[in-house]
Amino acid sequence: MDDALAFSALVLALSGQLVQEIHARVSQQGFEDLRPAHGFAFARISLGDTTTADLAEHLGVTKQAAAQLVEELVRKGYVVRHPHPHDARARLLGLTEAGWAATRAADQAARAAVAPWREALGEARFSELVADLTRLTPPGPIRPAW
Amino acid sequence: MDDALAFSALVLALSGQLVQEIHARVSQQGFEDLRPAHGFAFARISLGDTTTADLAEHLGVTKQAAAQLVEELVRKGYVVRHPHPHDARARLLGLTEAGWAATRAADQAARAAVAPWREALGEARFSELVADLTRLTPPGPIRPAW
DNA sequence: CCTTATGGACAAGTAACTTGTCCATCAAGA
DNA sequence: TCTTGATGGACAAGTTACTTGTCCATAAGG
Repeated sequence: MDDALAFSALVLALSGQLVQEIHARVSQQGFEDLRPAHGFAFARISLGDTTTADLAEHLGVTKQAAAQLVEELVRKGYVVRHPHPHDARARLLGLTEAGWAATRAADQAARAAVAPWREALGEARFSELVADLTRLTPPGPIRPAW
Repeated sequence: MDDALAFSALVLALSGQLVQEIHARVSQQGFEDLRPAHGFAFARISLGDTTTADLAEHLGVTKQAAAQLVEELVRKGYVVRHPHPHDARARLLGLTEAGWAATRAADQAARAAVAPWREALGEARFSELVADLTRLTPPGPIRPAW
């Protein structure tokens, strides 16, 4: 039928609203100088062993763009650059305490934003949905929708 | 549990991929000078009775941004501005034949992009999912995710 | 070694918005 | 009917989050 366009538009609207809601909650917790993309940078950096080039690939942007983003996060006190133990060119990225605090705030915000879905669908169907999403959505960069 | 962040990231990744796939198919049909946002402008204009200010609200941007988008679409031959019958300030927007052709191409592309979901979930569960999305996603502007 | 690839810095350009300002026209009340 | 405030739209300039282009120091493989 013609659910196709509706489905696309709804998924797009949903993702926009999730991002916006998470961002709003994080801002409200005092992190007003962070944008949504920063959250996904934190997610990658918090895994450890991350260089600027790794981050660029993860976000699906050029390494110059990632370098600018890192520079901004360093300037704002969320990220630090360490020398790489085995590569004098590279620098390993790490989160400061402020960076970890922002990451925790984003986690909490995401849980709150998704809560209506858990409740409306029930735990079982929600898990099923997450499983379907995992199965049907090929891994790719985490970026603005277009 | 901690599906929350995964769910958000997956929805975001999915919407990005849907948009990108639809855009790729539309481009391949010869509409290389169109961007994803244009499709949602066409969707609104094709309803009829649309001014630039209406379009701005629908897309969630300033009317200046909408005016620039309309100017571009007029220049490329997809949209025409008609005088408004009852308001000498306003202009009604309409699609040219090229505009309608692009709209049809986008519809078809959306169906193709969503097809894997229909098949994987089955018609019944897919409809259920669309219903859930419709119910749980408050209406809002159709825009890039952030 | 010598060649090629890679992480990163520096500089400039660009696309898609924004804010700010202005004007013509409309709608509604005194 | 006049006047006052809101609205559709145009014009101009500023901003942001990227991009492309270039370069250097270091690394890795023959």
